[in-house]
Amino acid sequence: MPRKSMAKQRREELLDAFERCIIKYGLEGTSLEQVADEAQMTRSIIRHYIGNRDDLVSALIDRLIRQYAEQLTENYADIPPEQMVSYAVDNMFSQKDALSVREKIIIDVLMTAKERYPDAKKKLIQMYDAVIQSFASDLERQYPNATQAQCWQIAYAVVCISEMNETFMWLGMNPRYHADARQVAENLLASLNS
Amino acid sequence: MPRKSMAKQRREELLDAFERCIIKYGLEGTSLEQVADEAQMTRSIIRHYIGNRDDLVSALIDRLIRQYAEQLTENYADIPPEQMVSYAVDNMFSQKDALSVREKIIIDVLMTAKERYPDAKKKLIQMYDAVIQSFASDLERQYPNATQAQCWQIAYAVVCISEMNETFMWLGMNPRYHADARQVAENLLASLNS
DNA sequence: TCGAATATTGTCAACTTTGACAATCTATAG
DNA sequence: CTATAGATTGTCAAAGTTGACAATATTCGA
Repeated sequence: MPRKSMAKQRREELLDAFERCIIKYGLEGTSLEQVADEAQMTRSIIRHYIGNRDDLVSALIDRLIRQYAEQLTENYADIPPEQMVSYAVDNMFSQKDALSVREKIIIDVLMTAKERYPDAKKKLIQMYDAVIQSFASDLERQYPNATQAQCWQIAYAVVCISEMNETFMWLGMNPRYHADARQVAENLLASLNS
Repeated sequence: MPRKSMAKQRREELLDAFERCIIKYGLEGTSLEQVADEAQMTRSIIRHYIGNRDDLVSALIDRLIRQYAEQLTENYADIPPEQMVSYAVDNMFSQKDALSVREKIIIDVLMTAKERYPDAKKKLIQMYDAVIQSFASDLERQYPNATQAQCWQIAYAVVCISEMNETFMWLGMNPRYHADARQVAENLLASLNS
């Protein structure tokens, strides 16, 4: 007899709105009222479905980490092992859609906010460790001649290039750098053959 | 007959305090009162020596960009041309002092805040362009066999590795990655010889 | 000593943000 | 139709933040 729950959808919409607000006004610069406006709801809706300010930030962090983890595991599920590396590189250097870029920037925001959100700090470290480890394992599989140490080195470097490049592109730097970044990354991988 | 001006010193102290607050509370999460407390002054002092909130942020941005520019030009002045590359690499992968790290993180904060501070955005792009161009020129000089395009590619990639690595180290990721990053960067430079 | 420029402190009203709670509305199963 | 769980809206007081300005204190040179 109860009315059907809107909780899931409302929470998603609110977190989406929150992310857009963070880009516009900053993490601490965003008021609950602004989030509500952005989502075309009232502030009390936030209170009802999520809670107070801390709850909102926690929910955002959890969703963000979860999305990244899913992106890492689910998308890879159907890829044959020998194509994993090229698939990963494609993923790292594709021109991202607006939503993915926004997520990446929110990640950057959270990184610089590690003092205030030690929970986010821990989860971000875990996430990036997992990304690097996963990529390094792919490299080991694809380049049996290379040492494990070499694969980890290259994996870390390529992730650094990819992440910083994405931030630079978002900032508005010369787009020709994008091809440079990818080219160097692929050269680094090729160097594992010898 | 006037009293001697404290303006220069006060402004520096206030901006230092502002930077520390940004790390603790975030760019928009920092109140003028907190900055004043951190600097052990009163809020009216900020008003007197710098102005309102916007003035404070502008002053911070200007000083940050200026400091980076000076670090780039002045330090290089006494370096003989053939040592510029190794000096630059040392600089990029040295374990930074706390103050330099803080500046780098504030830069990250400003990057993610580009929508609110288009002025900062423009200056950051210029700054990074200058850094990459300068490094690429050093590479061209040191590696005459390499093409210009190769030098720019490598310069951009090494800057990406260095910047992202610094952020990762600050975040608290495994310190052993630091050596990996530097090693890959130096291998990339060495590849310009062939 | 005195005057002038500057430092420093204090106070005020307007505005914003937040948390809490009350009250009303509405869809759905029985 | 009706009861009920949940959706949605509204209102308040408390606390925090800011901009503006008044007022006082201090130093330096003449």
